[in-house]
Amino acid sequence: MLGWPIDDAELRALQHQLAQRADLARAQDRVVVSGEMLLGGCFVAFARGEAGPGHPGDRAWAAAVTWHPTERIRDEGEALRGRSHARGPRVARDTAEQVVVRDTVPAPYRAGLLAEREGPILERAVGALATPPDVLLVDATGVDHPRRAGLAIHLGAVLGVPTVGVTHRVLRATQPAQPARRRGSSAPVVLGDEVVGHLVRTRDDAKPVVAHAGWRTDADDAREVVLLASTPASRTPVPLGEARRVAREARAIASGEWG
DNA sequence: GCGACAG
DNA sequence: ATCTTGTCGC
Repeated sequence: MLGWPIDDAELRALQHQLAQRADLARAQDRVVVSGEMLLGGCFVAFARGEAGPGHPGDRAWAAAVTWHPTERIRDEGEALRGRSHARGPRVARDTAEQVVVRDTVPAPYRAGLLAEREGPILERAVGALATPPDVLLVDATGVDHPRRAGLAIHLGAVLGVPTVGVTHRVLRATQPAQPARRRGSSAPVVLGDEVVGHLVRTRDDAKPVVAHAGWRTDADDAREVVLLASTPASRTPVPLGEARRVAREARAIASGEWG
């Protein structure tokens, strides 16, 4: 019953169920946010030239990375870097692990149905990690969705991994107020009568990002995780930015733009 | 009827 | 998401 329906009606029905399960999981198994946790990020890069909503069969590269906000991984990290990615995408110094998968996607993009396009390949990418993250950042909404179950919630439920959604703008929520100009400031994102996320200033004077409640996380957790995952130098949460870079480098290598 | 609409 | 030149700022 969990999975990635190709049929619109089936996905919509599943999303209604996921919304209920997510409420329960949020009430009973909320993640404990701390600076010690392993953070993950994932991203899908599509073949160049496939602009617009795309089509079934589009080629895509999905990357997943894990990253630790505080400790600098030394021995194991160095060994992992030197071993497995000699000619693949570059591995950033503080990255714990990174993987890439390549596949075609089954559907075009449509607002509210992003799971059809990106769900399966993202599950594969994150599933390829030897050690799953304590919290996974996803480029998608969570409760801010027509059926209160955006891809961040869906992916977390399928993987059994807590998630937080990160987007550039809201989907169905009321347009939030502008947070103060300093890193750490935020403004609530409201859908109906509930707070489903926060607009978060991750860098002084930079455009804020939207942090969405996801699987086993609420709006406040999302805000905290996004601040943990970003630095004064990176507006975009590091695991997401790294996953994006890795996926795009893999695409460049496969396309012969590398050498 | 018209506009909005994650990636 | 991807397509793309120039341009503003530290």
